[in-house]
Amino acid sequence: MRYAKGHKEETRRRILDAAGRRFKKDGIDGTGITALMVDAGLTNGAFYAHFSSKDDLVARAVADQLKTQRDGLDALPFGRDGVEQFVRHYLSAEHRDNPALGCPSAALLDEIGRCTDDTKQAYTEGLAAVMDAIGARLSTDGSQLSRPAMLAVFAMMVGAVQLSRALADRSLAGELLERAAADALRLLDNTGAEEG
Amino acid sequence: MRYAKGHKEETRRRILDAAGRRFKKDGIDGTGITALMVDAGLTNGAFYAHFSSKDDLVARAVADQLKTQRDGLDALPFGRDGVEQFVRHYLSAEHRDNPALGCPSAALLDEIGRCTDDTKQAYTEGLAAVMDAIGARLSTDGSQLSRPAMLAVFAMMVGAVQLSRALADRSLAGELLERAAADALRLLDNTGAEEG
DNA sequence: TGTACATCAGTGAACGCGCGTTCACTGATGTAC
DNA sequence: TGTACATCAGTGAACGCGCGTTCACTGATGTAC
Repeated sequence: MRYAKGHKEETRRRILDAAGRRFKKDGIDGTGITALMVDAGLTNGAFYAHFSSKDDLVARAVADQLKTQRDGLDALPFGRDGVEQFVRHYLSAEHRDNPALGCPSAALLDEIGRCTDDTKQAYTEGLAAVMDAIGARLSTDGSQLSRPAMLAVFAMMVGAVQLSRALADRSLAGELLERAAADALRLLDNTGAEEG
Repeated sequence: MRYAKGHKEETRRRILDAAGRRFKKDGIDGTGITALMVDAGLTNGAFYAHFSSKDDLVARAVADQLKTQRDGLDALPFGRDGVEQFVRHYLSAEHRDNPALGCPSAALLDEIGRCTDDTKQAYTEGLAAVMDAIGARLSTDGSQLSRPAMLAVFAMMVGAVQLSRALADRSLAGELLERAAADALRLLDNTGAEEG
């Protein structure tokens, strides 16, 4: 073989990484195959040896982004403190200002709602794993939130980051992030006690 | 003149309406000028007599959509009941299933974050008017929320509708909407008393 | 009253460009005999 | 050991298509004289 064993898998990985970054920065519709392949250090033609279509890539990239987000949660301590750390970083100015490196939901959620069923399915499964990892951290402190309850808090976080990126008023955007962090933590604390 | 007085203004209105619907249904990047002009009953060439570019249209359409949303609030009674009515309709299955007729933030927020400064400015001003109209309804019942506090609640509503559209699991999506409505109302009620 | 010209919203073909996708080809390596 | 052939990741030009935008033109009306 011309290439080392595992070479093709590494290339696929580079394409997925490049796609994740580009999609989150420029949107799915705003990203072309050629640009993304150049990012990955290849030419456009190689794309179809790795994915059957752009739609196929979108579904895989969404799944991959959520897996990366889920795996990142492993670094957090268990208990409420770990979750608070996640919430505060999520609702930070750094996250707002670096969509390419941030949460795929914050960058792409309304576009995902317009994607193929395969992509929505990948999103649903990937997000469930993220929610489970957060839920596991909360439960060691006695909190136990239903999945819809956790999704509602996550919805606030996603919406707040999107809003903070869309608002031309930077200081209002900053105040919103602070306020959303406080409200999110309040919902996580109160809800667990009341309704599990 | 070949056309009645006000004819051009009516045409512009039809283009703005068609753009609003198309953008919310297919996304901004996903909508072409030709398709949108056909919706408005015209041919592509007429577009540039009304708007200087697609970017120009985007900014005007975003402003127009938010103005429509704001004006719709006039139909609501003043007081907490009016706001609850708004929240429950916003977080309904109908709204989830009809993006073309729904809230521009829910349909387009992450895309707006990637638009020109003119569009972000139009969004910021338009949303402020919507928040003011809701705030006015709350304040007649003694609640008084800061703008960031209202935006945080609105962020949850926007995020919840986006999530409900992206989730392949319809029943989970429905539970999320219910839960988000309960949490939104709770935040509106509690927050007013505590921190105004 | 009749003719010549100005106005202007809208038409529809065309512009160059980038899109997603296809395909004949390259060239380094492994295998067969 | 040497030669012929198979493999296959990646190249890069080309496909048809729709994009945003431009522009010469149409044709109904209003105005000037």
